[in-house]
Amino acid sequence: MKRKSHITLDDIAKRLKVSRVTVSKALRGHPDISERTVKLVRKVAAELGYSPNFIARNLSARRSNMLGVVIPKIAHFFFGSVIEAIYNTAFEQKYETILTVSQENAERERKHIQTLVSMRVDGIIISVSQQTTDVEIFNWVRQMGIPVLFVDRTPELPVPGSSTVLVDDHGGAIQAVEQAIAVGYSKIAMVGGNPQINIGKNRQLGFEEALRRHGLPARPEWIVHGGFGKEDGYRGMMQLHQLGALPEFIFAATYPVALGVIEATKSLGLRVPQDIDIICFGESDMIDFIQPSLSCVVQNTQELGIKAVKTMLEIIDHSEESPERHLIIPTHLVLRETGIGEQARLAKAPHAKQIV
Amino acid sequence: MKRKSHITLDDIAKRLKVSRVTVSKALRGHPDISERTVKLVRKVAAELGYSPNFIARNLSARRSNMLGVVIPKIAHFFFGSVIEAIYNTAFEQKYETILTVSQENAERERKHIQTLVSMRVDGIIISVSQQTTDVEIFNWVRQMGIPVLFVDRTPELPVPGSSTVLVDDHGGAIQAVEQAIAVGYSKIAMVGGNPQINIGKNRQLGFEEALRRHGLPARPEWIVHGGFGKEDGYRGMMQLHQLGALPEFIFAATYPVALGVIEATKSLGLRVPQDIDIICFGESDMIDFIQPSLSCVVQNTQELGIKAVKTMLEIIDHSEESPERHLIIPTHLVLRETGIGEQARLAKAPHAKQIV
DNA sequence: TTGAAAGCGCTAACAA
DNA sequence: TTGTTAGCGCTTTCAA
Repeated sequence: MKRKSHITLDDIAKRLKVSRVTVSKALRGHPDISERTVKLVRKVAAELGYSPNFIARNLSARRSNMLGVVIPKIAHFFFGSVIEAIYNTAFEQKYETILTVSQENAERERKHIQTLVSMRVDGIIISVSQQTTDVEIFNWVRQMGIPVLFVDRTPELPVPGSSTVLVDDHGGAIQAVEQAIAVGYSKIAMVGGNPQINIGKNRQLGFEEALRRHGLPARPEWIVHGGFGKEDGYRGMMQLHQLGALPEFIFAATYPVALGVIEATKSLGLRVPQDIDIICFGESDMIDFIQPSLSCVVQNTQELGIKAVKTMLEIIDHSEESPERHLIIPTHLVLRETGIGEQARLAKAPHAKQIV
Repeated sequence: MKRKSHITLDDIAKRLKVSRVTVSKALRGHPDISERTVKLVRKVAAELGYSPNFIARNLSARRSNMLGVVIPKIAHFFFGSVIEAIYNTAFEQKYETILTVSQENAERERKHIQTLVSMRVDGIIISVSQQTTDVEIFNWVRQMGIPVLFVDRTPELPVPGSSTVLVDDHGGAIQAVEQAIAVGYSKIAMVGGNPQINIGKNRQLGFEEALRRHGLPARPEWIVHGGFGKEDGYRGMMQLHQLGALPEFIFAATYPVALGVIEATKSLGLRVPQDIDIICFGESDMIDFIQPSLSCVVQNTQELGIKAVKTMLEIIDHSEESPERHLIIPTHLVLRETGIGEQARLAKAPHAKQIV
C-alpha cells in the first residue's frame, strides 16, 4: 500500500496563491487573517482533505498536548476504571493520553517512561509496579522538567517535586475493621498485600490501628502477606487454616484476594459468612453476582482519574510555582451480605436482589 | 515548574566537536561510525541525560512507529483483554500504541480517528462503536494511505482496502445452541444484541442456523433484541416472561446480558438452570464466582489482539501489495454449571470447585 | 492584513 | 569514517 504524501499547508497555500503562514493562521482562527481568507482557506482545506500534522505542530510549538500514563495492568477492574476516567477527562481538556502498561515489571516501566519522555509528553501520570524500588528514573524525569504525578501507587522513596493523588487506604482499612468490630468480631485477620508498596502498607497500618483503637490484640501470624491476586487469597486462607485457630473475620487486601479466600474457605468445608466472615478493599463490576455478595471498601475510581488529570493540568499550566500537590481521595464502605452480622443478614435475606 | 529545554544532538556534538549527524548515527548504531566515536558519543549522551526527541525523529523519518487504536470501552472484560494483547504485541515489535476510546459514540470515534491521522500513526486498528453507520471517515483514512483494520466489530458497509480480524460469532452461536439441543432443550430463545452491528447479526444468524439444522421452529418473539448490557438482559427476560410461554433455554448475546437474564429470572422466583437454563457468548474473569457458574462461548481475546497487530504490521511492511487481509478467530465452548443438563450437573455437584 | 525568515530536533543523501 | 546540505511540516517573530 503506498502512502500518499499528505496534504500540507503549502499545498493549500499554492492553490490559493497565498503564503503558508496565512494558511496556518487561518486554520487556527488567528485574528490576523480576514474572514474572507479564512473561509477560502477552510474551503480548500476541506476539499483537499487536509489533516494537520500533529507531529510537526508539536515539534514547532514545543509542547505536545499529550499526557503520558503508566499503569501496571489494564485488564483489571480498578485500573480499567481509573484509566477510563483519565481518558475522558484528558479528552475534555483537549489532551491526548498516551497509555503504557508495565505489566507489574519495573524494567518495562522504565522503558515506557523513557519513551514518554522521548515523545515529550507534557506530564506523566503513573501508578508504579509492585516491583518498583528504584526512583532514579522519576528523578530523571523531574530533571527534564516534566511533571510527575503518582496515582494510587507511589514508590517507597520520595520523589522531590512530584505530586500524588492517592486513595485513603489507611482510613478505608479502618472503616472495614471497625465495621467488623461493631458487628461483634474480635478474632480478626488480614490476608494479602505486603508493606513493600504504599497501598499494602497503609491498608495494614489501618488494620492495626483499628485493632489498637478497640483494644484488640494484633496477632502477627494473623497478618498473612502476599500479592494482590486471587492465588494470594487462597494461599493466605490455607495458611491461616494450618495455624489451627481460625479467625472469625478476614480483612482482604483486595477484591481478588477476597475471592481467593472465599474459594479456600469453601474448599475447607466452611461457610462464608457464617463460619468465616469477610470484607475486602476494592470492588468489581461483578460484585452483585458472587455468592455471598461481598461488602467492601470502595475506591472512587472516577474521582481518582479525574483528579489525577486535573491536578496534572494545573501543574502544567502554572509551571512557575512549586509543582507539588498531594490529594487523598476518601473511600466509603458498602455493605452487602458479608461483614454485617447475623441479624442484619437475616433481615436482608427475604428481599429479592435489585438490579443495579 | 520551568521546563528545561532538552538536550539535543547538537549539544552532544558540540561537546565532542563532531557534527550532529555523527552523533545521530552513533546513537542509532549506524555502521558508518567507528566504535571509538560511538562509545564516546554514548558516554556523553548518558552524562548529559540525553533523551532522543521521538517527535522530531518521526517528522524527519516520515513514519511514526505508532499504531492507533480505537475501542468503544475500556473498563470492560473483553476490550480490556484485547487491548492488553495489542499493547504487548506492539511493544514487542517496538511499536507504540496510541489508544483512544469512543465510549460507543460515533462522533467521538470520528474525532479520535482524525487525531490519530494527525499524529500520522502507521495504521489504525478499530472496533467500531454501536452507533457507527457512516463509513466515510474510514474511506478518508484509506485515501490518506493509512491502513485500517477492524477487530471484532466492523461497520455494516464495506470499506474497500481495509482488513478484518473477527471472532467467529456465527460459529460460536451455533456451538452454544447445539449444546442446548444436545442436552434436550427445544424451547430456545435468544436475548440481547441487535442486527445493527456485525457481532449481533452473526450471533443471531448462528442462533437461527442451529435451530434450522435441527428442525426446530424459530419463533420471532423469542428473539429479543436490545443492547449488550446487563439491563438489556434483564429487560429481555422480563419481556419473554410477559409473553406467557417461557422458553427452557436462553442464548444470551453477551456475558452481561446473561447476568441480567439471571437477575430477572431469580426475581421472577425461577431457578437457573433448573427452570431457565442459559449459555452466553463471551466471558469475564469473575466467571467462576457467580452462581450458577455460567457456561459460555469464549472468544480468544489474546489471539484477537495478537493477530490484529501482526496483521497490521504485515500490511505496513508490505506496502506495495494489496492491503486486504481477513481473519476469523474461532471460539470454543466452555461448559460449567449451566447448559449441561441435569445429569451432568448432578455428577458435577459434589466436587469442590478448583481454583483457576 | 499578509508574508519572509528562522528555527523546532532529527534524518537521508551525498560528498569529502 | 565523518560532515555538508537539504529538508520533514509547522509556528513565531517581525517587517512590509
